Amino acid sequence: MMFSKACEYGIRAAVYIALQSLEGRRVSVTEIAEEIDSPVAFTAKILQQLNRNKIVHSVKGPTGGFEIEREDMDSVKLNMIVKAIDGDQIYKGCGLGLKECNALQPCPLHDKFVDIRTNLKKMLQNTSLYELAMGLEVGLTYLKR
Amino acid sequence: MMFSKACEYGIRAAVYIALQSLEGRRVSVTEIAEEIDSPVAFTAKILQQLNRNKIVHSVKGPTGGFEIEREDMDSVKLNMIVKAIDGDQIYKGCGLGLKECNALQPCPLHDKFVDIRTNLKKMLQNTSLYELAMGLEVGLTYLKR
DNA sequence: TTAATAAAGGACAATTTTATCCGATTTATA
DNA sequence: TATAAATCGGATAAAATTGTCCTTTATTAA
Ligand code: FES
Ligand code: FES
Repeated sequence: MMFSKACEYGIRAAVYIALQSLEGRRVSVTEIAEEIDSPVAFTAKILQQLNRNKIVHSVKGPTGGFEIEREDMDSVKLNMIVKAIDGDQIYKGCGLGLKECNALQPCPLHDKFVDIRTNLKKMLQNTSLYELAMGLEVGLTYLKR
Repeated sequence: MMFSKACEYGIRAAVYIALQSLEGRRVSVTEIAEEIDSPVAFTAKILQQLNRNKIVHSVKGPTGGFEIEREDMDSVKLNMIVKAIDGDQIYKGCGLGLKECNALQPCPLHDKFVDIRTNLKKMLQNTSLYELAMGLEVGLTYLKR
């Protein structure tokens, strides 16, 4: 609804990698896809994007896999992942589909829409991977059902 | 981003029809598509859905077209249009793509996501077509650029 | 009653998003 | 050094969304 499927997988994958990195484990795409219940090859593509954007770190070869440095778990916020995968339509897009959102020639929904989008933006900017991984670790939240 | 293209066209079309109905004018798909800058045939399909859902009223034949009764402009809220076109994923969907949003087995983003979605929901439930049409009439807002 | 006008609806086409497959590359270890 | 394990990256396929075309149906007005 709000994010593309690719973006949803990307966030779930990043949170899972963060959680495992906290335990000092590097994880493979196969394991990630298994644990977040996503298509393996598609997930691999998304992880490539996240790697290029320095959101996760990948290591090739045996004992390789994906990991996230402890300090990156704090500095990487959700908005970076969304931006890396879905681009900045979430920032620039008009709620009613006009070419771009523009306060000088606003669509009828502009004011109310901007209001909500601002909240969403703030939430994404303030939510770190670490924060999300913690809920998982404590067993309060789930990445699949 | 938030709504499908079909939904965006649907809302724009409904607002335009409302505005014209206020002037006592019935409008054709051709005119609507022209005025909201949307593909004609696709817009026609969407208007059929809105008609079936009693959100707009259609009349066939010469002098026919689409219209919205004055009282419906007040009672029809945006959430009805969104529901008619995009279904209720906006209500039931999980932000991270789990089968459904479920507070008993929440995804890591659940609390923050529900918060924002609730605001969106309220906004859609409280916004009437009349309200949106007024901004247009006064010349403060635009349906195309 | 006929001609013209407008929406309804079905079939089809194009585009975008989601998903798969497979060979190339990197790297640890036996 | 050979082998195997893992990501990378390109090509392709499937599915969903967006968009078009054309025939049918209803209705008005001459
Ligand atoms: S112009 Fe439509 S949301 Fe800003
Ligand atoms: S479970 Fe994910 S948003 Fe509620």
